[in-house]
Amino acid sequence: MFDRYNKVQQAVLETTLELIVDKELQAASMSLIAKNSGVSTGNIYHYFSSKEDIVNELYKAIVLFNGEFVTRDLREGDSIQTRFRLAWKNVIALGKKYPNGFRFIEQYSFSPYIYEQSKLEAYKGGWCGRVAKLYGEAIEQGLFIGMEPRFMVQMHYGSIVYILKGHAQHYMELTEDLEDEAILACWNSVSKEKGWNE
Amino acid sequence: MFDRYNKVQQAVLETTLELIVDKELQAASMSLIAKNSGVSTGNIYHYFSSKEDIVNELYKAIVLFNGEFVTRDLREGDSIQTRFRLAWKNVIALGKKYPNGFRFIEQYSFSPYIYEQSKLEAYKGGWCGRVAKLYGEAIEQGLFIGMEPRFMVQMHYGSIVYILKGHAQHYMELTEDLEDEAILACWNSVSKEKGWNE
DNA sequence: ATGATTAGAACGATCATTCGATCGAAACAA
DNA sequence: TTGTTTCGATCGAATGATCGTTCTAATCAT
Repeated sequence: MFDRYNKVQQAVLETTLELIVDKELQAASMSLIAKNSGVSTGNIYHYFSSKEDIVNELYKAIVLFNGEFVTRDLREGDSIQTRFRLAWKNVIALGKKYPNGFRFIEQYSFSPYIYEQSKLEAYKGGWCGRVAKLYGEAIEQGLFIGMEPRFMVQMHYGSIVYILKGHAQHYMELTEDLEDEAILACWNSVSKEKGWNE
Repeated sequence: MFDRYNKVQQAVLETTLELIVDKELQAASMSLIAKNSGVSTGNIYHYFSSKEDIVNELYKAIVLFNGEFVTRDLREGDSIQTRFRLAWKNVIALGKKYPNGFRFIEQYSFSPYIYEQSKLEAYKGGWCGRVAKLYGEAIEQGLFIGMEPRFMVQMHYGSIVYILKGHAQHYMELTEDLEDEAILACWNSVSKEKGWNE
């Protein structure tokens, strides 16, 4: 997940992510990060300029990773429906496979702790824009109703995030069938005709 | 919002909410809460046993308030569609009118800082269960597809939360027309027939 | 031997919490 | 009425712990 960093940085970032996600930001103290990562506090400051710097680096790295993960197998040649299903399947797979990174972005994408510049970099590398473009195509082809693509993506992302949250909190099971149903529901919410009719 | 508390407690709760929402939990230090609320630290501990206690009281109070707000005007006699629209309209109105309380619940409903007992009390007084029952009726009447009501509510709540988030961050406008479109999209995502056909 | 890397003690600041001292209004005594 | 007692409400300084960060010395690789 943090391939582009050296081993010390990786250890620090992984530890910080773990601490923040299953405690709180405040619980991720430098001394705890140092102890759990096996890197001394002094050395941490050799690779990061501050605690804020660690958290922001974490943010950028995860957004980049997530963006790559979600859109990695979207081919221009495939139909809109195929790409639609694949994209949201990937979002769900991401949330299940990398719950810590997912929850972190979930929690901190609106936080003042993250610099505006980090968010800007995130926006460029993120996947929302690319998926919104797909929605635009769907409107052009008369598959979707005339709603702002960004708005639809936001709605659908919210749906997926919340069923993932429910899953993570063990409020509800999340089988493959349910995933498919959820994605179909998203499609139907903005499609002109109901169902997958290809 | 905190009617059932005395004046000192109200001042503390309001100040804490404000600090947590527009900074972070860590930024809401006792000394800051004391300064901004006009209540001395010593006196705060006369009414609350700890900082955790304040935050948990805050959580319970807001959940109760939100539950009341969302379901206040749902009448058994009204049609399913009417109640459906009204409920989600209320959720949106809540998010717009009380953004701090809304964001607080959003951020901390999955946090380990909130005791399990607080979450349990919240669950009983919350509105999700009541709306899920409405969905159950819709299934019985053949209006909705046979999907777990809690699952549908979770999805739709996610949609609404995210367009509210987008609105709050000024990523997107949120006009009354758009609200109606979003609610209709939620309906269509799980309905057997498209559109409001009453 | 030199320069980068690592360690952990030390620093001042700030944290949540405690504590002893006042304040103020009611209760009672004269 | 007036003076005294009482007790919860309120305050803010003090406490020890812990915070993020810095510093100096030791270690490592070359």
